[in-house]
Amino acid sequence: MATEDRAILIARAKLTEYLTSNKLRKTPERFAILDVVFSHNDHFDIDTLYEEMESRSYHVSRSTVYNAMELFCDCGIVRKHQFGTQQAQYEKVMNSGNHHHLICTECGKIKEVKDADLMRFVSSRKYGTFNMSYFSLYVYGVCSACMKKMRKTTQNK
Amino acid sequence: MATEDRAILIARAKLTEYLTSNKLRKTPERFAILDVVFSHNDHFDIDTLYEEMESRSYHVSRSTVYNAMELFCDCGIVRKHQFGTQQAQYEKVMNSGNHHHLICTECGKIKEVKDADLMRFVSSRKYGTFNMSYFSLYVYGVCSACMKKMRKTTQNK
DNA sequence: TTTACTGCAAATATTTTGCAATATC
DNA sequence: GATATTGCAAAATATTTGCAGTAAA
Repeated sequence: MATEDRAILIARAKLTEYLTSNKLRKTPERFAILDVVFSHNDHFDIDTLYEEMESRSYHVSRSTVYNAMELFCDCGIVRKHQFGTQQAQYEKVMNSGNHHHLICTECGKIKEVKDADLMRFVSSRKYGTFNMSYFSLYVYGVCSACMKKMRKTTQNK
Repeated sequence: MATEDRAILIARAKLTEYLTSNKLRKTPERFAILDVVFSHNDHFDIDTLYEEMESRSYHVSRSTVYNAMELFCDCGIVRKHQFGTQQAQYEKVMNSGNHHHLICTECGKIKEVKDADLMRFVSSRKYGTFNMSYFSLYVYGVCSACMKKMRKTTQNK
């Protein structure tokens, strides 16, 4: 079985478990939204998700999408980011568990990088009585494409 | 001279330098807002800043505050964070340069911690051709106060 | 049968934008 | 004098909320 197929099965099980143990309801909307979430391998926002549901002719309201995403965050299936744009970005935890974000301050593009050493280093840190569960590292700087452009601009002055 | 006094002087110089070299204007509003920014040792949002200006009887429009904060971010005096709440949070770079954020997923409280080793570790990382300038580490988990509450709740069941 | 959930519309919150008046350079 | 900046109001954007109807348990 492919890794992606397995991932969505695990996610569905996790959601079911969470809903049951919290006496919440297993609505078809929640599982339909979860499927669309798992069709993404990178970041996405609420509106993209909403549009994708529409294009699949599975109508849900925006409120329901917001509701579902909060739920998914609560049960650890999804992680929420606010990089700097106004709207929140989400991603499956599957990915976010082992990568970090490079954010170009010139063009705003976000690239994911894996860094197992850093992962291990940060995970082993202890901050007093704080009970760490996960972390997000945002690295800001200038991507190579923008560096090139900046060099050109400087030359032309 | 106290460290705080020195900090604002450096910031003013930095701003002046930036404005001059980019042919922008040294308006009194910008320097007045900068002063209020430096009266904070922790995070603050646009509206807090705006209200503080009002209470000092120095009226500026919200647009001007937004404008100034973007400017301060551009010249590296201030750093912008979007922790999860809707409104952006800002802080002087003076502080953010050497601390990280512990965010409690239960009560939302944010605590700052210094970790020089981690600082050094991350700074030394190389990510391909990406030109790192700074980074933000957000550590999510449960603070000790919330851990206590959770234990109590479990017991009472 | 109970009540959590959905969908819709309206409300709220935050930030951005257009533009005339003003002030810096 | 040229034009960047300000202030104000309006617009745009993103998210939350209230509530009646629906459906999961």
